[in-house]
Amino acid sequence: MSIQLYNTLTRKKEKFEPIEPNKVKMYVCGPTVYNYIHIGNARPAIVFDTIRRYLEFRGYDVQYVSNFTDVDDKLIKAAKELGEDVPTIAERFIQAYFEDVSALGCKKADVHPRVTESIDIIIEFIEQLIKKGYAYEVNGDVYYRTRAFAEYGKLSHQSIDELRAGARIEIGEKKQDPLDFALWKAAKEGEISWDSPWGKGRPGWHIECSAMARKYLGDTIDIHAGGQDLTFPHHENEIAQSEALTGKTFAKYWMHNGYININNEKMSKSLGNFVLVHDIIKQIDPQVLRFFMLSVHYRHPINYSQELLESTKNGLERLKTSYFNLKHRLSSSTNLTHDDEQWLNEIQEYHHAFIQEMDDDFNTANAIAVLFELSKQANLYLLEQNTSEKVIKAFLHEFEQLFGVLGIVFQENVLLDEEIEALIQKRNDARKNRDFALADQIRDELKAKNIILEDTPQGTRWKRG
RNA sequence: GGCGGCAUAGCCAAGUGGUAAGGCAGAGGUCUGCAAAACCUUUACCCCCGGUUCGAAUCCGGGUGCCGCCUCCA
Repeated sequence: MSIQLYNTLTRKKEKFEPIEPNKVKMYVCGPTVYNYIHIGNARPAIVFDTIRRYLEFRGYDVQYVSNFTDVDDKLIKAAKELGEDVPTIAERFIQAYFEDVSALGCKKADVHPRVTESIDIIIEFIEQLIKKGYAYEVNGDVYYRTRAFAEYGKLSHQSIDELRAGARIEIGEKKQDPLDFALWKAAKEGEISWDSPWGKGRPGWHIECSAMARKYLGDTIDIHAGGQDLTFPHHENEIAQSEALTGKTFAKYWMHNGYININNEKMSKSLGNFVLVHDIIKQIDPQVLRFFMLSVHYRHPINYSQELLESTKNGLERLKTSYFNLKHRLSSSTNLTHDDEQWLNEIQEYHHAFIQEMDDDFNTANAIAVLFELSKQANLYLLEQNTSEKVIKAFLHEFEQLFGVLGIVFQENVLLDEEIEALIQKRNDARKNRDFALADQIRDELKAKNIILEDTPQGTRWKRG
C-alpha cells in the first residue's frame, strides 16, 4: 500500500516516492502579511498541515517550510495608508498569522523564512541568473527572460504563445517581452529598499520562494504546494527561476488546493468579500472551521456559509460526544473479555480504512466518513451492559490518533467543578425521592449556565454546551 | 481566444465500469420519570440527448448551466 497524490505537473495521481527514503521536503507558499488572513488563506494552511501530519503518521520525517512575504507592493501601500513602516505592519500580521493558524490547529513549520531576512541569497540567485543569460537589467530593474527557459508553461500546461496572447502589455514597460517578469524592482523615492548590484531596490515576488526553498530544502524538493491560483504565474515562474539556475528538477510533486467561495463567488482580498479568520473564530469554534475545510476534498471548491458551518458543527459535536461517552465509561468498565477480540478487530478495520482513504490523494472527506462509522461502532459498544476497559481504551486510542492526524483535538472538560458536582448530587437525591420538580429545576438551572446533563445507566455526566 | 474544473437526495459531500459511502436537516420508533445522548427504520429516475458495453453516476460524442486560471490573489 502506498500513498497516491495528484501532481499538477502531470495532471495525474502518482505514487508518492520521496527523493530520500522516509524523508519529505515540503514547501508551502505562505501569506503576504499586510492584513489578517481570511479563510481562503486558512485553507492551504489547514490542508497542507493535515497532509504533513498524515505523512508523519505514515512514518515520514517531514521537513516543512513555509514563508512570509514581508515586503511587496501591497505592504508598501498598506504602510503608506496606515502611516507606519513596512516592518512594523509585517511583524504585526506575522504574529496574528501564528495566532490564527494555531487556533485552527496548524503546527508551526520547521522554518518560516521571511523575504527581508533572505535578501542576500535572493541577490545572489539573481546574479547567477543574469550570468547564465536568463535575466537582464534595465534601469535598476531586473527581469527574467522567459523565452530563454524552454519548458516555460509546463506546470500550467500552456504554450508560451498562448500565454503571450493573454499577457498584459503596459505602457512604458521596460520588459523585452510581455511574459518577462521582475526579479528585482528598483526602489521609488522613499520606499523600503536594499542595496544591490543594480542599485537600491527590493525583490520581485516570485524569486523569494525559489531562493528560500533552495536554501532550506535544497535544489530539489519533494512537495511544493499552495493555492490553485498560484499555479500561474507564481509557481510557473518559480520553476523557471530554479531550474534555469540549477538545471535540476525544482519540485517533484506540485499540489494545489481549491478555492473557497462565498455565494459561489471566489473570495479574495481584491473582491472585498472575504471573511477574516481573526473575526470568525470569535464566533465559532476554530476546530469546526478546520473540520469544515477537511470535509471536502482539498482540490475541490468549498462554498462557505454560516448554515454549512452550523451543520458541520453538529456533526463534529456527535463525534465529540461519542468520544466523551467513551471516556465516561472507562471507570465503570471491567476486565471482561468474552468478545473483546471481535471489537478490537473491528477497530483495526476502521484504522485501515482510514489509511486507505488518506492514501488516495488525502481524501479527508472519506476519511471523515470512516471516523463517523468508527464513532457509530463505539456508540453501539456503549450500548452493551458490560464493557471492557481494553476495548474502551482501544476506541479512545483510535479516536485520539486518527482525529489527531486531522488536527482535531477533543478538549477535556474543565476540571470537575465542585459546585456542579454538588448540584448534580442534589438532583440525583431528588430523583431518588421522586421529587422530579426539584430535579428538573436543578437541571434547568445548570442548563442556564450552559451545563448539559445526561443521565446514563452508569450515572449522570455533564458537559458544557 | 487558450487551459482547466464542476453539475449526485431538502442541504453538504464521497464515489472513475457491476447496479448509489458518510454527515446535517426532517419523519416515525426504542430507551428515559421527563429529557439528553444513543440505537433502529425512512427519503436519489446520479443536468439533458445520443453512443460504446452483458453492464455506466462512472468511458466516448454532442448539448445546457455554473465556476476558475490566463492580471495582484490561497
